[in-house]
Amino acid sequence: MEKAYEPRGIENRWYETWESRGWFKPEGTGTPYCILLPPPNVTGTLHMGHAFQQTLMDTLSRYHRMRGERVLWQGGTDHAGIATQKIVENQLAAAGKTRHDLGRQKFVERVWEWKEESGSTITRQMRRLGASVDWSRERFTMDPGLSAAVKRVFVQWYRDGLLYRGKRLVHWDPVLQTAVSDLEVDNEERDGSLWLIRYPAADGGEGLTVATTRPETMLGDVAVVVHPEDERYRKIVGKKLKLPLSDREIPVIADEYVDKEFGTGAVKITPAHDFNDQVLSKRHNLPVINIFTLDAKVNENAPAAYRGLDRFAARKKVIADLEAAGLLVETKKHKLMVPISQRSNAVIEPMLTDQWFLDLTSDKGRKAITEPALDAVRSGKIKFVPENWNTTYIQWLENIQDWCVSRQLWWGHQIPAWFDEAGNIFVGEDEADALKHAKTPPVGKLRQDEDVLDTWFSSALWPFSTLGWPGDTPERAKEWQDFNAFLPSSVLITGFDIIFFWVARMVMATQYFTKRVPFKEVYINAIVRDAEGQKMSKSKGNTIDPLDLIDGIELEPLVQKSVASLLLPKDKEKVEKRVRRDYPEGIPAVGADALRFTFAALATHSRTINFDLKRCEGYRNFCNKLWNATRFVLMNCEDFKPTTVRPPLKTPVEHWIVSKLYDLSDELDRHYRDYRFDLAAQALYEFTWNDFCDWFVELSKPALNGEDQTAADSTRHTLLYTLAALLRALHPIIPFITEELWQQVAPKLGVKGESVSRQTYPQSKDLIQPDRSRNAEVEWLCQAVLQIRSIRSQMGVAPSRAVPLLIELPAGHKIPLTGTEPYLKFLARLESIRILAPSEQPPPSAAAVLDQARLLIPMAGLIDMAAERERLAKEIARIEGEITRAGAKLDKPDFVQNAPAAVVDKERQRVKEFETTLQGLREQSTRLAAL
RNA sequence: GGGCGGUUAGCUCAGCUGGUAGAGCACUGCUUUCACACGGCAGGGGUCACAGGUUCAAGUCCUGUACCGCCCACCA
Repeated sequence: MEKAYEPRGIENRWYETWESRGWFKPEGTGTPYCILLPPPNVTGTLHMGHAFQQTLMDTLSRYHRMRGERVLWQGGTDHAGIATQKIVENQLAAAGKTRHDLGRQKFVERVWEWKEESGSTITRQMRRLGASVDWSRERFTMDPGLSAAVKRVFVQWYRDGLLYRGKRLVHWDPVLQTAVSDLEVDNEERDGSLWLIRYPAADGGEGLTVATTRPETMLGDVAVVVHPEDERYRKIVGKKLKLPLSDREIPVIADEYVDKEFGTGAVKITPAHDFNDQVLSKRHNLPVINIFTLDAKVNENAPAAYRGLDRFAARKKVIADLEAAGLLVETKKHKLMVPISQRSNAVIEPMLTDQWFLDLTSDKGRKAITEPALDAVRSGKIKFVPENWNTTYIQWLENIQDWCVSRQLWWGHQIPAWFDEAGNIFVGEDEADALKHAKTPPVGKLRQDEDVLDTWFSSALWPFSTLGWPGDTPERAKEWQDFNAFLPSSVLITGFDIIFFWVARMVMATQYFTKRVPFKEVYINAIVRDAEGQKMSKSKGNTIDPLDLIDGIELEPLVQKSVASLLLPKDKEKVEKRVRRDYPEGIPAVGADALRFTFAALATHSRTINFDLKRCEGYRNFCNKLWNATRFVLMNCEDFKPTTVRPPLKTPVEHWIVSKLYDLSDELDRHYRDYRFDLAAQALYEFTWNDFCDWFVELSKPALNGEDQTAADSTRHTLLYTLAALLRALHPIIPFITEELWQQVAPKLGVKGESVSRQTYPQSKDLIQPDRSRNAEVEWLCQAVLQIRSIRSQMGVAPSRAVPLLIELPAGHKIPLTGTEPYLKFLARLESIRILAPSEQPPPSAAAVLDQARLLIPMAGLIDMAAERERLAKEIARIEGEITRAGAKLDKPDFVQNAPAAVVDKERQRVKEFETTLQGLREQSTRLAAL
């Protein structure tokens, strides 16, 4: 074995073995366990969020597989409508073309080409991470099977009266020229103005003044509304105003919607371009005047002077014209929230367009879809982890709007609806099916709806469409055989940002079509931030490519890479500076295992985790520690051939480590059940480093090198046994290194098997049942070692220098460990150990008190008397403090009366032990003082 | 405006059903003794944001305050 752990060499070879032998496929007859991979964008690349999330999923998959369950980790990719279409459009733009130059068919072909070209990038990266997805069942949301499911669902919902087409105000992205859902809009605070504009009365009177942040929309105004109890406007309600710049008259109406205190208390109403105004216009039966084209230019409904102007140019002209007309009363600075399209950063324009909606708000829609989705969580059929996400989910559903599912894109599932020349709608899985269900024959030729479905429409079906639903074609029937086993899936691991986009919609669709919940638990993982808690973003230069952590990268290539992926050239300098500051040496190759262990260790139930390279390096060191511990064990077992897997356990130390292992396995079970990856990782870390390496390996050395061959062999045996179990316990988190090491350890122990991944996970029922009767002896030994080391260190005794130890015991007492000498001598670096005869006077010594025993290191030129006095005094003061505190507690009658007897006893016991120690220390102090 | 988090050692975080604070990193000293210097040993460092309350006992439960953060909805 190499002296140092080198991840590069070992990681590549194992993944291929695992995958090619089909070990990621569901196997056996155990309890089904299923995890759905949130399908990443097909053309995407792996980022830290993916890597984190997938590490947790993989850890769970491997853990449950090793427990003998029938595990399916269902993987695949999403066609990601807008995102993917945009990438290809950008490619075209670089060649000076638009998608319209190609035409729909050619363009979609082009997107498919890009999908084929780049679609395997992320799945390849997932393999580097070790993700044990069953790739033989990989799905893509535009696969024939999944597309068939999409059609089936659309048609069914339509025929059940839940999908409708309507001309409604939607969030319109004028750049991408598509509707987007309310979830795809961010509100951004921007500096703007509040313009106060006078609308004269139609009869020539003064009229009134309205306040608006969007003066250009006045071209589409249909009324001005004031509060019914607003004294200022009482007289003018019901009268007409002359709408400036347009040759129209509009009424003044009253509605309680208006806030009297804001602005002028008079609001202009533009129902075609404002959600609130639309509600009002409906309430008051006002007309609707759309004044914008789909690319947000003023259309022919507006006065000729403004036609063709972009909405922002129109704003300028409107303001200028108002000013010229003397109607602009005032311009105030005003902060306002501007709706921004997440996809294009364009300002969203509310626009009246024909779209498809899923009914979630009528009595029918509520009953059929929304209420069951609420009930699934309220009743506990679906549990969020951490559970406070229940509230988020429930509140969103309680205030949900109908879902606009149509998008004016080319890439995606084209809507299975046809229009005849009279505008009648025919819905079906294909044209023939649509006609078959038609109530009236079509007028003229049929034309399929050009729009596609929101990406999340197909994602919503993921839990059952990937399992072959509806299973009514030969291929699908074959896929569907696992439907019963794997739906509902066991757990969904995903980010909070897609609870609404995806989680809720999966619950809706899955329950509607399968009468089952899609998953039993939803673990909401934290968001990965940088070490300083900043959100990772390319323009800040604080992103890390998980692959760069696995493989390492030099500074210069890292700088190049960070700068190359920037969208805005102006960020270049800033990003370069930051990268050079954060990674002056580049990024060291820590390997996939260390990265995974880091993610597991960071996975607390908090909302964000800060990824720190330092921490990652720490876990790389941990892997190295494990590597070298294994080297030690193997080096010491070269000629050892056990005949059984289980060791005979000859020494107390062996019993001790086996009992620690047993406890560890229980603890791990609990942590995995609770999704406490951090605590599982910590327990494993502590066992490996502290219990196994620092104590057991060290304590094994005297036995291995001792005379007693039985004890030596037993120790070898226990080293192998414990290590093999530890490797199994670690495997779900760090699969590569554990596989590499297990391959060498298992044969030594006589364990058969091709892979650690196919061994059982250490569970207490399968482990050696611990005999704890002698653990106290080992604890005593460890305490003695610690005490002596502390004296040595504080007294400045050179580590290389062996010192004698004298043990002073009250008459009739013994050291609570048989055959202690070799251990103590080795671990505390002692030259000799002697127990003083009952009446023997010890020489001047530095001392520690351990139970009844006094551990004495004779001074004789080694130790400075003054320093020892000081050390003793400090220790005495500390223990006196403890006794005072505990004593005060015990003196309170309330405590003794009210606290449980066990707590009181424990406190008394503590005081007793402190007093024994204190007495010993004081005596020792007196002795020194007398010298 | 509604909702949800957070505030514990210099930094990042654990601390389960209340019993008197822990880890990693960083820091200090010693140490290249034959698994590992990606190491070993020893150490320093916290009135657990603040104020009340419940209790024999409160980082731990309750109420309130302050600050930080996130989500949703928003006044034209």
